[in-house]
Amino acid sequence: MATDRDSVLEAAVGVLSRRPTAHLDEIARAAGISRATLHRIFPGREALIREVGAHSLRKVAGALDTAAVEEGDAQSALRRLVDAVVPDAALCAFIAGESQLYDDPEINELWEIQDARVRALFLRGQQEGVFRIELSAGWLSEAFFDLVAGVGWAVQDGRLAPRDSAFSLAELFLGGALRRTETP
Amino acid sequence: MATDRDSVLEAAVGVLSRRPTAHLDEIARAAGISRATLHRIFPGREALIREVGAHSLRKVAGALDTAAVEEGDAQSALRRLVDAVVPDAALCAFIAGESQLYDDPEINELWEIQDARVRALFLRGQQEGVFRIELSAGWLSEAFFDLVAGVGWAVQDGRLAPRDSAFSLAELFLGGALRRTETP
DNA sequence: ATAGAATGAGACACCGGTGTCTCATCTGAT
DNA sequence: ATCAGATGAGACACCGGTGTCTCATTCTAT
Repeated sequence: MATDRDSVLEAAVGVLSRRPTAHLDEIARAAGISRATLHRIFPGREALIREVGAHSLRKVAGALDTAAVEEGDAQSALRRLVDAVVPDAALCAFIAGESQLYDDPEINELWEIQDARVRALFLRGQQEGVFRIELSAGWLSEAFFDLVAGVGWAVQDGRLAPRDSAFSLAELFLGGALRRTETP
Repeated sequence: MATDRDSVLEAAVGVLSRRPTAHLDEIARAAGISRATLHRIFPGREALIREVGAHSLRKVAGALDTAAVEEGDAQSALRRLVDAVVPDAALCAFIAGESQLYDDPEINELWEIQDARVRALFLRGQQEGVFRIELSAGWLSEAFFDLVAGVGWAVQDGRLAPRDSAFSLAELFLGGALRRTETP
């Protein structure tokens, strides 16, 4: 049974990433607690959503830390980031699908920080000659998160095996869909 | 002023792709009509959402037809598909973000048909030796639509210039983020 | 075993959105 | 000019979700 905040938040992400309009009853049931207890932990729906967003962003920030994206060559850093972020792909799916969060300044700032770190990674990679310069760092960052969210949804719905997710994400994003006769 | 069904549907997509929980007032205002007229055209919110989904899927099907994805070599077919679908990227963003649509069997079937066509394209490309076989056709299809939706959001929010959208999408998806010393 | 705290189940009022109605106004055709 | 049809604005009841409360039950520490 999940009684502490973080466990409830994890359960809430699982439900909300699929259906952002899920009722509090459903979220409470998913967390294994009653609606009354859910209300005791979080003052209301708005607060819950906000905390779920903040919690998700903290975990994304943790993944960026774990991957040490600021260190080493850019390609290896991105591969580390993929491995670190894929287990929390559902969180990214939630953040991506939740536009109303962007009204909250605190959430917005947290997101901006993480996005800037990823953009910086791509910019560094472009300067190192690792990443293509025809595609803007902003677009690379956005597309990367789109694919991470896509992986989250696909795994949740059983369309992609968790075992394959990191490989599929990294290979498609880095190498593209086209087959190459020789690797650079 | 938008009085016919399709104009209203287009306006509704513009609002709903950003905020799926937008009120009918907002949708009506975006379409330039009153809430009363909106109700005269569509019996209710549920019917409106369903029609918006069907309308979006019809346009995606039209894009697949326009691109003639079943003809020619797979890479050219995909590039044609990108050009055809990018103008309606917002529609894909709406479909991607709307999970509750999947309860409707008619919508589900329509979607399944289009997804199957795209999967067949990737399968054909893999058999032709154009697309990589390490990535499943199902994942390629899913990732492609994820990126199309991402383009739709990015363009809507002004983070990506419409002029660059087709190029950015096709190049990243086909070629990946890595810079190559030689093209195949 | 017992007291205190925490939880679950249910009841209930409140609120915002929706669906429906009426009526005034506007448009277009004759 | 006149009439029929369509539209907009507003009012209003209904409904589902939310927020709050109470009370019985369960868990936990002493």
